[in-house]
Amino acid sequence: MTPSARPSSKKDIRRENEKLILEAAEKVFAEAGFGGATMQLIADMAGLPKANLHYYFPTKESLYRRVVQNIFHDWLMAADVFDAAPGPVEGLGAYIDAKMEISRRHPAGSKVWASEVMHRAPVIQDYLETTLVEWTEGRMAVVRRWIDEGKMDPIDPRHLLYMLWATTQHYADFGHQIETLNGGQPLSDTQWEAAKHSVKTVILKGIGARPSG
Amino acid sequence: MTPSARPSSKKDIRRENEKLILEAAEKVFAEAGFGGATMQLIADMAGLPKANLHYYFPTKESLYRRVVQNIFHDWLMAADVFDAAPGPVEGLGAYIDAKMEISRRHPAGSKVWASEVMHRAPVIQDYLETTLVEWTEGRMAVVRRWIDEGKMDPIDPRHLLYMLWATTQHYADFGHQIETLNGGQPLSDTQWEAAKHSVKTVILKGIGARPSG
DNA sequence: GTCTATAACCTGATAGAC
DNA sequence: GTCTATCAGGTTATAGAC
Repeated sequence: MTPSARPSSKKDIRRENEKLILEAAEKVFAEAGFGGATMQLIADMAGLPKANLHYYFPTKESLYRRVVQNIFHDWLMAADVFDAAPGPVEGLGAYIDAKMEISRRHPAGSKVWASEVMHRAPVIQDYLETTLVEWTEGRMAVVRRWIDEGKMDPIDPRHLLYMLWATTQHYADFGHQIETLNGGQPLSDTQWEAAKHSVKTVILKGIGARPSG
Repeated sequence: MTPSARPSSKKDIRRENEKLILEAAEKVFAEAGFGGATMQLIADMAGLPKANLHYYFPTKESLYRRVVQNIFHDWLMAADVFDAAPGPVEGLGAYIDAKMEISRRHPAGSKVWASEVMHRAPVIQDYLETTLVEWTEGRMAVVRRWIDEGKMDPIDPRHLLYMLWATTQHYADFGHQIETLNGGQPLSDTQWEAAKHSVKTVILKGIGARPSG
């Protein structure tokens, strides 16, 4: 009865099932919103009985909280490209690429975040007030440094960040509208490249980014 | 018993109550989402008994449909500034101003729209496929004309429109996040002007808009 | 047109056998 | 750790008196 080397230990089962549930929950919360999502729907998509969800996550809200926390973590990871860069062309260019890629690969996560914020962040307000505030101030300092060094125009760093978030996340959050305006077809590889190129072109030129070196 | 000249005729009562209900519904749907909103909550906010809502709008969905239709109508109105303009500086500048003003004055409407689209437009998909497609193609033609006339750089008109929508609506849809990052305070008049200025500066320079005349 | 009472339904959560 | 059965609470919608 002791767990053998290979097959699933109890910890493995827990890890596996939690992953199944969290992936299903992200999709369902994104498509239906917190209110519209039902534990039954999530259970069906995860291929587990509804009661099992309550075994791993005591309440619907605790499950939702974990989903949003995971998304928030992914968002912050995408910002590492920002710091090491010598200037805005490299730093903002890479940041836009990274955020566009997240919008493409994980649109559900972006939607859950958007929905949470639109409803006045009932679950993750503390994260907004601590982690996000700190992160934002750190990046604003980087932008100000670039401005001081003459590497870009004196654009308000705060509103520049908002433009970056807005333009990149729009491709996830409003993906359905974009798809409809694309004749009902998802964007092709070429069209995604064109989107990235357009965003980078307009923003980098718009802030007067001067290539360093 | 016939309606006198001044006081409320039955039609006036209907108009008045429908307005009360629709205003309350817009706020509640924006804050709670379709699933999270309850007819009781809307009724309380409108100051009417719940049963009266069902008298004016047979179902929750029919009420929601009217709310979204009204918002969509407002959106299209904001675009009139686009056509008559001699070039992108005037046309896009005025469009950005108009959309930013809507985000400021009617954030709830913008949120309901965003939520509807994020959930794959279950109610207004037909509008997306007809009216929005036509409107978008019309504006793209205007942008292409400006490009042909050498009034701006050859930016993909489609992605330019997405950037305009994304940046302006972000101030409504993510208003709570922006407020949190502003020390918990709503943007002041001055800050709103700075926001408009930043968006216009970056985008108009970013597309290489050349003042006409 | 208004409003109370209630019907019909669904959801989150739990108990308890396996 | 799994799963069936079920409870308790809340929701949309309607019936029917006023």
